[in-house]
Amino acid sequence: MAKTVALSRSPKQLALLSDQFKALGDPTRLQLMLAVMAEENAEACVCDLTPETGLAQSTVSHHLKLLVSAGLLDRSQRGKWAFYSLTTDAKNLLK
Amino acid sequence: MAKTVALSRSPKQLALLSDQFKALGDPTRLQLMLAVMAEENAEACVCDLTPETGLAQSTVSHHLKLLVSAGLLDRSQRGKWAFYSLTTDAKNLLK
DNA sequence: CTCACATATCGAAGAATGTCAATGTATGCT
DNA sequence: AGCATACATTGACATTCTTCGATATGTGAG
Repeated sequence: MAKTVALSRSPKQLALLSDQFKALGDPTRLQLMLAVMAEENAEACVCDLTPETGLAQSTVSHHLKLLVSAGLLDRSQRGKWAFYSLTTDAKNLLK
Repeated sequence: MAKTVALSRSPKQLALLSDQFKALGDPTRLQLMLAVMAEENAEACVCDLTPETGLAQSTVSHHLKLLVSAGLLDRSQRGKWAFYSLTTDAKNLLK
């Protein structure tokens, strides 16, 4: 059930959905999501993602943080590296 | 086939997809989309949509134009009224 | 033709966003 | 301890976006 994500709209869910769309609405961030999706283990670190975008590392970090707070990426630190992976919300929106 | 809208990414399709997400990323526009979706005949005119948002008519008109150019709404004029309805792209993204 | 109504366009003001360089923080190696 | 690496945070700047009021365009009625 609940095929329509959009029609079951509590005020808060609507705001969350809107934020998720907004997060995906920037070309750089969409590119980041696709890059993560394309990784072998479905996760990527900043050092892999930064060259792919051609932007400054701080910019990439900023976008990743935004994607996490939108509920589209999970972050897990292992050693010096931070690995980002798609949430189930993200998988639903991008399939 | 072609389950993943996102992974089949020509440079232009990526930009289009990004634009569509951006269009849905504004709370007002998402509200407009849902309002159209909720209409009896799956279409609505500006006069119906404007009160729903509480915003100025010119603002609603502006957002609707943006949604059309993002490929999310179709516009058809009948008499004095302009009716907006969801495109197939929109139905896919909001299901 | 004139008038009223529905919608679109324009111009402006304020807010939000994307980007960078510089700096801060944490982790692991030697 | 000291240093290099990986990432995050801050502050600043330019650009884009949302919104409005005012005005323009188009359509049908009388």
